Amino acid sequence: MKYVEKLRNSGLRPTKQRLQICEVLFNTDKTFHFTINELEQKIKKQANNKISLATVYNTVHAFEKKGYLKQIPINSSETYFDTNVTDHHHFYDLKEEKLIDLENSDVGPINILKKINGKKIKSVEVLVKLED
Amino acid sequence: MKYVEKLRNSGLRPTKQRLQICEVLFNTDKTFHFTINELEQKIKKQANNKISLATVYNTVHAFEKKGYLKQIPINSSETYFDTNVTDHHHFYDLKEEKLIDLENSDVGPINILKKINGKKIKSVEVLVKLED
DNA sequence: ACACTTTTTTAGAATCATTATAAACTACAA
DNA sequence: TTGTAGTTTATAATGATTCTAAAAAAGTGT
Ligand SMILES: [Mn+2]
Ligand SMILES: [Mn+2]
Ligand SMILES: [Zn+2]
Ligand SMILES: [Zn+2]
Repeated sequence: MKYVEKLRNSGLRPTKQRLQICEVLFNTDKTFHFTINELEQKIKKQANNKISLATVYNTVHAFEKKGYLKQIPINSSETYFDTNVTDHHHFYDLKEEKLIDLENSDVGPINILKKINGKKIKSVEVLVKLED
Repeated sequence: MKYVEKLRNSGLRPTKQRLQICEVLFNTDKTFHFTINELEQKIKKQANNKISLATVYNTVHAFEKKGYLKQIPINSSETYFDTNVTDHHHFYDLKEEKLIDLENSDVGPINILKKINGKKIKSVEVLVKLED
């Protein structure tokens, strides 16, 4: 398996469930956005077997902590995750409740002039809300 | 009362509870960020009487709909609101779990180059996460 | 003031995403 | 193989938010 090493190098045991989730999340050219429930559906369909919801949560959080996933700051009833962990921004279509990637080149450089004493900037994310 | 008109003009009856919440939210020079529970505490303290939690939720959502409050897109266990309804951005101090305003001049103009067919930009918000 | 309608408040219940629990299972190294 | 730490799982608990339906308050007309 191509993800065994990746997991081992992260200090995560390459379990059947984690490898399965890796397949669903990373075995594609395109990156995408998802909620836990969408991911659960995808697993059931694509892998044709069920992984406990608790494990899906655990794994997503583990991957997030390792930097393989990003959480997207948005106010929705469900939390959105992103397999695109590069610095980038988002459109949020309020009607469709869908996220769309904005490349850095679509936004241009953002220069934060204000400084807070003793704090470092960890990320700069732009959310562009869309309506009809 | 100074808020009676404001409420009437919005089609909201100026009830004791709404006026009280107006006092807490708007009777100050400084704008601020809050969660529903922080607001409830503030009411209990400042007005020395209790408003039902359901009413606090109802009122905050009514004020949001009328444009007197803004919801801040952030991933937190509680939803954050802002009495500053002008276009502006935020620092989010991950350690303290506190929001700090960024004026537009602290960020500079943001030009979204990508267009989505049939969709209009409703808002452009920058969230800058801070760590130690 | 009174009667009537509509809006609002309220306590408590329901919802639902997420997290905690703790027992069974598994990876892995000695 | 055996021991141990890590993982999975079903299920329960949590907690923010929303819903419900009855009581109270506000507005309107007389
Ligand atoms: Mn997380
Ligand atoms: Mn709202
Ligand atoms: Zn993205
Ligand atoms: Zn603000």
